[in-house]
Amino acid sequence: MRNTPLERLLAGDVFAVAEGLIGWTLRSNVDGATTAVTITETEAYAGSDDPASHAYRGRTRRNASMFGRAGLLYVYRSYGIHWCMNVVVGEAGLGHAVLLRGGEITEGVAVAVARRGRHDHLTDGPGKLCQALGVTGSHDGSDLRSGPLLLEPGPGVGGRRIETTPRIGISKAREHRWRFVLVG
DNA sequence: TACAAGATTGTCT
DNA sequence: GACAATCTTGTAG
Repeated sequence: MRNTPLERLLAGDVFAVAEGLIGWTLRSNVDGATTAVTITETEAYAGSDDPASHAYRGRTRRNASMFGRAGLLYVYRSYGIHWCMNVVVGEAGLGHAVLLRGGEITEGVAVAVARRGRHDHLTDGPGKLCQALGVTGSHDGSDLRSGPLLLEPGPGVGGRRIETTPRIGISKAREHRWRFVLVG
């Protein structure tokens, strides 16, 4: 395994990765267009230890890539309408993953606007983030080292504070403060 | 085989 | 603030 910044990040547990991903750049090369965001909001999902995780009840066809090796992308359909993406973390078979909930778009704004069909609220939610970057189920299981989606060291948190809060939009295990947000 | 719930979003009141 | 759109999974009969 190469000793790249990404490999070093992925060597941590799911919580360390969720917090560490804040300030990273997610670059997307889809349909000949390039878009990139700085990640500002993530949530940790701890596999079989986490009742709110898709992996809690074991492997299914939908969440199969969640049990792959660290650095893969897990994309699932939410409410039958939207796509949400996760970064798979930890050893293969563990089912740990970090949900990417939001970001600040830094490249390809025009492309994102066209995909979203509006000029505001481009990437301030997990479903919106996927739509703006052109991520769909066809990217499920792809490798974040080789694309079409790439994870790169970004501008960092720039002195801003990372806040930990309870996770959003779930009904189970809400007592855990496993959501990480860049304040400011 | 049928049905309810879900890691969401956009629109309407 | 409430609700519809729409698909996958888990549970019940």
